[in-house]
Amino acid sequence: MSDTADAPRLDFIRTIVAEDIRTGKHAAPATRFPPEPNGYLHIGHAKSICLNFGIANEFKGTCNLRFDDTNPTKEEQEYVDSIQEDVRWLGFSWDDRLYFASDYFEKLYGFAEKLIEMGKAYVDDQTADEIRANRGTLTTPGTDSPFRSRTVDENMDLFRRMRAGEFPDGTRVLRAKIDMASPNMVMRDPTIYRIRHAHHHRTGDTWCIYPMYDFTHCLSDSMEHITHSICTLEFENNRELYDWVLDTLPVPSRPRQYEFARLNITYMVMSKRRLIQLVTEGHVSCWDDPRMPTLQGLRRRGFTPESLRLFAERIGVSRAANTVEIEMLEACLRETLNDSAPRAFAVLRPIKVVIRNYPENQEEIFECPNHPEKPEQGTRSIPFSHELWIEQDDFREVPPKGYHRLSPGKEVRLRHAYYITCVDVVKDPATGAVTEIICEYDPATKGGWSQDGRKIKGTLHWVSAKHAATAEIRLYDRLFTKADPMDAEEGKDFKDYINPAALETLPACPVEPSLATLAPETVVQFERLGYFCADRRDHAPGKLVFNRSVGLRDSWARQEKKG
RNA sequence: UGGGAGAUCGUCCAGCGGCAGGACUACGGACUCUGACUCCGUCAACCUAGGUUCGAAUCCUAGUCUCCCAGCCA
Repeated sequence: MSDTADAPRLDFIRTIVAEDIRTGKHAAPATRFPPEPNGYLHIGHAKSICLNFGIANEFKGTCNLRFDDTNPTKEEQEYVDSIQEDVRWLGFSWDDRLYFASDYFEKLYGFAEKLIEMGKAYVDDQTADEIRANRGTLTTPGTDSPFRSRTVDENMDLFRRMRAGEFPDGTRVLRAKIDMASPNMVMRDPTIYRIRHAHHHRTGDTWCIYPMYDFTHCLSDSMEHITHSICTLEFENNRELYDWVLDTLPVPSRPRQYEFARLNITYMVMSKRRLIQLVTEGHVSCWDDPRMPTLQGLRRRGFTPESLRLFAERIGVSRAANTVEIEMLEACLRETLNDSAPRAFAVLRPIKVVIRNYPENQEEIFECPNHPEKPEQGTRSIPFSHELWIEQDDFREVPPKGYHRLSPGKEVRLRHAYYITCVDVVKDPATGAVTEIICEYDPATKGGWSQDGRKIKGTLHWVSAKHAATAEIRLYDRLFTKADPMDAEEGKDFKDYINPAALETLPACPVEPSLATLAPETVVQFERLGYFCADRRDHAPGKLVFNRSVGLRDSWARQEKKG
């Protein structure tokens, strides 16, 4: 059957979902993306978003957006706003299924009382240190708390008084009564409620006790009738507790947890803690700095939602620890941008070209296609005149072998314009450096094409000096010089591998005048240079700022490097 | 010296008893008004050792290595 041959390969989670539908276990999958609103989303979250929402879309199910906001001291409204914006930007919709764990606090409290009634939870008066000490170690069992055998009534009374605010922070916790000798540390009477007299970004001061993740997440999943609760591998050990809670309590539905390996990318750091450090210590300007792996940083850099979705699809989903090469990400960006980005001319490092036989007062306009393969993208007008800017790289007084750009006596094409031949150079008498290239153009090659069909190997981009707009162009490179900055040498730390050349600013580059009206956040391809995104933050009337998203592949540069 | 999980080209992902395949990278070549794109091609892997089997990446046994867990974080 040809359609099985063409069917996309399913990752192990999609295979499980498909099987659950096939066997009738579920009519459709219900998933959720459950961020804690304590920071900005990054590309690792994008993998999870694409997985959860992707499964919902592909199998005609649903995916909820749920904020796991059970720790009031870390969470802020600002983050819930930015997270929503980012998920939408990535191209996914939760429709009306926006939930907050904090909306379940009352129900969660009820479940906790139920656990106490069942004799499966107790109030512990030990200090945090004592609890830690009594938990035992990886190889030795823990010892029971002296408060473990309190009566149901006593526990209930104490727990209610915890809620009533009678006790200060840290004096008591509610613990599930499971097994202090369990080989799984998570199961050694986990804390499920702690006292925190803190203001919560949504519930205000209504509560002074807050449920822990392990108690909250599974019950939230159940209440939302989630079928497949997908999380990362570090929660593997927590699954036993997830199941214990749901199997112990009378719950509305029985979700299952599945874990996948989180995303790592070479030359990037993903941990929230490290990203905070980069911002607060001033190594980058802010959370949306184009060097950051945050969705807002990537967006400002010119990454499109489409490119990130493609990336998520390409890297797949497995349970094996992985580090994807950054080249894979860049390839996805180039691939999507090559298709969509309009072309334009800009000169990063200009050198003047004077067309000797082109009248000084003459100018003409070329109508050039915005995209070489997509006539539907229309055209733009590019003015041509006596003096032009070209790229310094595109001229060599002494051309190396294989160089087919401009050099004395050599003819090249100015893209969309004319063939020109270098007839002379002007040098700075002091340094001997070439300051101006004198050329002659062939009027018979108007439009960049010759009737006699003579072969021209070099085609250059250019900008008319008289008509040029000026833009600030920022060249971005990878933030770190080491593929795995976290794997620091003795006595070093990841910040020692920050790439000082990750940002280079070119304050005044000539660009073609059509760019002056470009809308912020659009990405264009500067021909022969790469993809550049009109910055949405620093763009202002009369000011153009471009961030380089990613360069073009450059086989000449590679060849020259090899020698 | 505990428990859980994982090991397939340099990287990521498939293959689930029957020819180890795709993508990225690298390297060739063709094409080209972007040294881009596109197209074609090449290099390149089953952690180890035993066993079962006509046949093992796949099943069994024993190792090795890596990751996760001792928050009143998620």
